[in-house]
Amino acid sequence: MHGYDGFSYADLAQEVGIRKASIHHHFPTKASLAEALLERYRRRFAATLDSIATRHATAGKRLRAYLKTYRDALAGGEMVCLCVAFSPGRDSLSDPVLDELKIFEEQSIAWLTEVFELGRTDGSISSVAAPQAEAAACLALLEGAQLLARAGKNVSRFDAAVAVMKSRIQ
Amino acid sequence: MHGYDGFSYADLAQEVGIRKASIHHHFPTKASLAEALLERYRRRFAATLDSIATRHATAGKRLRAYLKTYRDALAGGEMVCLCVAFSPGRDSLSDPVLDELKIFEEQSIAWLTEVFELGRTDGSISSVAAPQAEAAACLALLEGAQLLARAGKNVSRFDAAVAVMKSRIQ
DNA sequence: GTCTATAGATTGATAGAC
DNA sequence: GTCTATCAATCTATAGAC
Repeated sequence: MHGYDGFSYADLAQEVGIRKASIHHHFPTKASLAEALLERYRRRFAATLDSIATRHATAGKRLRAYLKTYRDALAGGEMVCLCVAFSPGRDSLSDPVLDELKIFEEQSIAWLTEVFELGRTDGSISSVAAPQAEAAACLALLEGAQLLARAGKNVSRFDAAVAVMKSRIQ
Repeated sequence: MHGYDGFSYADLAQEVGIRKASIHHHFPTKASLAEALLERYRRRFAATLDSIATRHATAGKRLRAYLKTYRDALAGGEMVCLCVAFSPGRDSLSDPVLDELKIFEEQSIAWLTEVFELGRTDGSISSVAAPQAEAAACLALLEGAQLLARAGKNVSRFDAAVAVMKSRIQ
């Protein structure tokens, strides 16, 4: 997986099994394709967060499941959060795509803020500072950990970076 | 600043003020250009780390200076650590370039590990877990924070993500 | 909705004059 | 060491047949 500048209609056409022109029929421009991709990704991710909150009662279990989502998405260091993949090539991105990125981040931080607030209450996460600050730090940590794992082609780099956060879960 | 796939000889030529062919004379291939760029960056960064360690005696002050380096490099959300810029386009990178990325990360983690070890001793950083784990987490946090600031075109996102880490410095 | 064919621009890279 | 000129490949995108 490359960034926005790193994939083409030709790549995609070969992967999907149809011609380039057929993809253009569904997504006239590359910007519209990226926007649709990010929107779908964001919606699916929101559904995942909902599911985690439903299945797990304590903040610790929710956070653990959240960490696992990022770790599983790595798939051996090959894949990353679309947010990680697209952010560096930001200057090539259209405004709607940038908006999608922004919404994704805000959604993540809002969800994590609730988790850390709950963690403070139920005591399932140790030494919680300001929940919103913890949320922003947690998102940055995970995206950075994916970046490290990907550059080093090694999932263990992700685990190393996340270990401290994990150890705070009771 | 784009990633590896996001800049061309043409872009560079216009910025530097000479023709594409002249750049090819100095750097025959794009891979050799990227390698030279990353190597210079890594060496300069190593010098910066040395300088920080020389100028500041306590771990807290060293960590604070380290955070400031990443924040200053953002320059309003426009620039990022080359490691952040290049990692997503990893599949386009040559082995020597990947090696440079790896060395950079190891260098950073080694330096940060010493800082957190010192912080445990001199008490200038609060609640230090295993120093190597703290180091990996700190590097991931900063790279992720740069990513967030860049996607949102807003340095305040970097500050928000780093706030908790900063508050641990006495 | 998918295809062939093609347009116009840009990519990394090379040849050879000065 | 820089230049003009050019290469083949690839890029996003479009036109039009089926």
